[in-house]
Amino acid sequence: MDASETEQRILRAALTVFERDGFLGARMQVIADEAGISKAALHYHFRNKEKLFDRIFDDYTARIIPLVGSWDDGTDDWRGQVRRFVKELMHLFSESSLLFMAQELHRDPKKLEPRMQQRRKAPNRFVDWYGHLRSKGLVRNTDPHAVLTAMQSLCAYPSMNPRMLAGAMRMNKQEYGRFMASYPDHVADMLIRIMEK
Amino acid sequence: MDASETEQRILRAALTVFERDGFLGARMQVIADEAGISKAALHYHFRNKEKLFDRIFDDYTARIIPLVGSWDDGTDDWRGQVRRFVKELMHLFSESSLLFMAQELHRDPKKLEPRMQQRRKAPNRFVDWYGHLRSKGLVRNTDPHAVLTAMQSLCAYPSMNPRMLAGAMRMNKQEYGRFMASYPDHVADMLIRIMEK
DNA sequence: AAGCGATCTGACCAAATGGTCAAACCAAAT
DNA sequence: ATTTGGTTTGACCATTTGGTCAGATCGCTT
Repeated sequence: MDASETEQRILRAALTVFERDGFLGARMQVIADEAGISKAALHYHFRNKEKLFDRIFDDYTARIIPLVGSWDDGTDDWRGQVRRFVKELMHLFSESSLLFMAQELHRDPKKLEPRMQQRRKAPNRFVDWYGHLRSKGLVRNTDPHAVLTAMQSLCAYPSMNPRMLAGAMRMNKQEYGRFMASYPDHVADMLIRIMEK
Repeated sequence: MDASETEQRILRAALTVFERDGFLGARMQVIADEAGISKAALHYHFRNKEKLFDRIFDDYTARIIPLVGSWDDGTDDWRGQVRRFVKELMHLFSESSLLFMAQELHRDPKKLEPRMQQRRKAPNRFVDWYGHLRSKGLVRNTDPHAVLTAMQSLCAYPSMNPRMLAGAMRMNKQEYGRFMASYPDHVADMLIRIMEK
């Protein structure tokens, strides 16, 4: 079998299992089964569990990073940008939520924070962008960090904790799915209300 | 040693460890160490890991349930109620976040959903409350489920994923702590903006 | 077809894990 | 002082786990 194809199957399987069981709970045998190969073959491609997890972690962040930096100062249509951003981010989260990353970041911060701190020095695109809009008098004069936090919360949480949310709203899985289909529009509207003067 | 005191120490220790490592990752020996007793004594008080986890889970939900139902139709001061609710809920989450519950609900929905479905039949207090306000013309005419989802997201997420959030905002732990001290007020303000006409 | 390097596998191992148990400990009642 | 009941412990066990290894298999070149 082609090596890179096998790797892809492993990565898909590993994402599923890490997402469900976390790093400590994930079993190499389960990942191997899910990928349809032997445990030994799994260790051939990824020397150990940690290396495999790191790869999953990096691949995932690599998908998010370009998105969270995509704020354009060149246009005054900030509402359009908010709508686009929310739509894309929530689509990403609907495929694979942040849950396992949050869990692992909480369990072993030291291992993963170096990976995040590379970016510590770079400026935060959203904060700069908001400052720009504010200086042009387009948006409300408030702390952009609060807006950023709200944006991430609104986009990330529903996919991180769908069961509790569905339970709180007395929805079954189907009803919740239907609700979530229209929810990104709500989120964008709410964020616009939060930002506008 | 008093039995009930030992139990309390176990429960405190178990919450810490389950929160950090999840159900699968938690080690009975670690919980015993954290509680300052032997592993055998731990098993004497809680027959097995599942029974212990269930107790933690139930104790935690028992603290949340009364809060999320505390919406009072008797007054027109809905802004005050939002402020109080956000403050209390975020204080609870700052002590112990929803992360491990979300993780476990995701990993093994069948085990825990019966526990939640007891309440499936009861009406959702917030939705009713919002309908009341709407009929009195006090709040905006929008889907209360979206408002409820936003409220839970805004309150729960920052305590569930503080590291990533702090990283995104280029804050260290101290700066993030200071930010989070004032953030509940921001959340209340934003929710009020979302709800008002 | 013969050789070769990459890929895969079953069998295996040392360490860790949840859980058990007989024996020890301890405070209160007799 | 002795008994009694609840509580605690170290030693122990069966099973599971991440990881290794020698050899099999596959695909490609010569």
